[in-house]
Amino acid sequence: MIENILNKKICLALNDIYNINVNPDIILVQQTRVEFEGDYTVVVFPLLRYSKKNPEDTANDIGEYLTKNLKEVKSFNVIKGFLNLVIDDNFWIDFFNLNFNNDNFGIKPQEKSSKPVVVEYSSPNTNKPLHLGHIRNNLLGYSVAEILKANGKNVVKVNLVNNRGIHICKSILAWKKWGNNETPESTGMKGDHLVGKYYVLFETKYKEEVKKMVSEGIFNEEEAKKNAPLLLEAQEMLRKWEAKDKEVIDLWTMMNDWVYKGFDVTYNRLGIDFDKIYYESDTYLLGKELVNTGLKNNFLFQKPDGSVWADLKDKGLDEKLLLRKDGTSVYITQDLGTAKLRYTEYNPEKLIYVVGNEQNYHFDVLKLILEKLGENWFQIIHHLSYGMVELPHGKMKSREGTVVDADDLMDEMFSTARKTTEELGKIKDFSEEKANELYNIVSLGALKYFILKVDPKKNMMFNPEESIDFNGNTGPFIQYTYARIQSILKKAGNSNNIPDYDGIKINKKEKELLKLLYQFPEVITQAGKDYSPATIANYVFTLVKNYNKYYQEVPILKVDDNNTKNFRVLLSEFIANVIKTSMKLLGIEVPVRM
RNA sequence: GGUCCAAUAGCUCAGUUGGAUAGAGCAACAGCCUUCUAAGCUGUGGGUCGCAGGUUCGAAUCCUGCUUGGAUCACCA
Repeated sequence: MIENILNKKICLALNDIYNINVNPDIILVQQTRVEFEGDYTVVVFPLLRYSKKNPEDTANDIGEYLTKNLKEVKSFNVIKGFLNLVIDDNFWIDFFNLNFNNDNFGIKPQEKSSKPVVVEYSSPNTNKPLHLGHIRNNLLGYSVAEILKANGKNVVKVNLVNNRGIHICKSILAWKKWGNNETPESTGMKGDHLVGKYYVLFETKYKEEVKKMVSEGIFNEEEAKKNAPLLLEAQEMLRKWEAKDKEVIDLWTMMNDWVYKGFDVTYNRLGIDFDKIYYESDTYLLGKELVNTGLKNNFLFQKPDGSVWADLKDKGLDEKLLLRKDGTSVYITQDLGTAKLRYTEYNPEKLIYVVGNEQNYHFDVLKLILEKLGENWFQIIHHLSYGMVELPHGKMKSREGTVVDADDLMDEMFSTARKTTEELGKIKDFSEEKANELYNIVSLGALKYFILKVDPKKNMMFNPEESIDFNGNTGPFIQYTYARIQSILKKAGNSNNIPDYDGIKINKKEKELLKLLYQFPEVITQAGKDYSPATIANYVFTLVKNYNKYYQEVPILKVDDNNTKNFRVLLSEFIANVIKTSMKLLGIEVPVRM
């Protein structure tokens, strides 16, 4: 990178001019702000204590040294304590020449024999359909996996489906009681929605029961909640499930299959996938052994009732239950087991969990317990903690029906895409099939970009009353720019010769574009370090915004000079390529026409 | 109550390890299609970067306190 070259040369300059050695870290080289002349800026304030001169003189000293000793630096200017360096156009043209043709520009080659990075995401419960919160999780997980791949990592995408437990029994019980043998086929409902319907029904009936019990005056609310017959029945069903009771297992298998099929449809439509799917029914017993060994080694302790605990008070946390007095395991016990399983299964470089920030405490505890158990690899665990999707009235709550359903949302986006496209009337020659494909690409582009452009760590707002925009800083805007370029390329034909670079003069806007393109590999690196699709999204938006200005103001095909025309066409193609790559990292497709 | 996170334009969000006059989009208003796709471009207005201190050449960014909002502190997952 040119920044590094400048940094090193400035070190040499300081040595030559002032006869001092400085830590390269204190030399700050950054992009020059657009309102000033220059490409890179050196902030000289930190260097004054070494130069023992005022900012202007110090900057001039270094500027002169660099123009003399570095062919890339053409000239410089000094404003206040800022040394603005102008890079020779040939540097940008060389960069263009070397990379415009590279379809994989910015993508690092896969590291050979590198340990895999395991990314867990999605991890749904099979008692209700996916909602907007899951969409954020899924999109983040998928995109982060793509970004890590682009950084040369060997990525394994896994999903741990939570298919057992009391909440699943609730759906099953409600269906058994009031379902009249409804099936996805008989009702035409998607399986996950059908099962979700019975989960909601259970909650409704359960609440009625509790209310009734309280009004009868025998129980207070808390007791009623624990003793409602429906709940007891569900708990009994869970015990039967654990005892492998055939009737329960059969029901469970059937209803889970409905849900899996429903999820597959949603996943497919969202364009996400997994290399491996774990089921909690297979993993929920893991971890017991780990805990028992820990107990034997006195890393853990047992209470008089026989329950097993980890004491985390020395870490500033509390005690944490790991095995109930009856020896059954809890959620975290299972997670300890699956973490260990993955560690031995993959020998990974990192274990990444895409899980909401509501579970921050859980992951802190998880790591501390693993450490306590002597599992020193615990440090490879990274909780990719993302913020909640909030609605104007607050958080989404399944039980209160304030969720934005994933399938519904995609349907709505699809209709909006169709409506907008029809109004614009640009694809009247498309077959219905091709048109639908486009609506799909555009609607998903809008949805995905809307979610991924926000910093994963932050909570985000979604207002169901306002449809997701198609103008401005949006997926369709970026897709549109790509399509525009494709149109230009089509009109330009295949006859573009490689331009004669000696004859090329790049204008200011072209230089800005080349500088942005130059940054792309670094952007991918940064996005990988931060696990942040938003970094990519913001970058590609800036690139596209700049290109649209260029497109508006600079003729590309309508220039007489063939050399200039070829250069502009190829520059456009280069940009389209980077748009496509960026969007791919976000899991978004780009259309040739729209 | 303890712990953690957040607070930037009317709304939704950017803002790299502290650097120049804090940026986009939406919404509002005013312009630009006989010219490469107007899902676009140009312009105008819009800010006590939650509040108060501190650190220093320099703070939206780091530290302390406070206010507000959220999460969490289950023998739920």
